[in-house]
Amino acid sequence: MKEQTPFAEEFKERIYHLVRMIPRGKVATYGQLAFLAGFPRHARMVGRVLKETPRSLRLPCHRVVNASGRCVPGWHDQPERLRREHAAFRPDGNVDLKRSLWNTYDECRTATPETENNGI
DNA sequence: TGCTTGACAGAAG
DNA sequence: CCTTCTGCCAAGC
Repeated sequence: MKEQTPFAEEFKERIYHLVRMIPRGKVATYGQLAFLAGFPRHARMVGRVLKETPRSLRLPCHRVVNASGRCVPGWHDQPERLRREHAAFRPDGNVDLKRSLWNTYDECRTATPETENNGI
């Protein structure tokens, strides 16, 4: 059992909680999660936490990509999982953040007819 | 105690 | 689109 600093303990729990909230077919960025967790400058720590997340927790961590929409280098199952839940991809293989980024802003307000026109 | 490492972000060229 | 650079900061050595 590895000792955890108070920071790591608190930060981890917050990140786990947030990742569990990402809707199917949507993705969040490391910086976004860091911001929502209350540590806007800890984007890199988010990556560290997720990398060491036990599979047993069954977190949908495949829904976390970098600010460019790029998936984790080497984790070839991630893009497949995202496609399976209908996340939008761009020709270059990155997630289309314009359409699939988890929007934590609009979710806090009543639907606006203005933005009802689906893309494309 | 200090230097190196990242599943990062963002700007610049 | 890519590369390079700076800023970031806990963890590891």
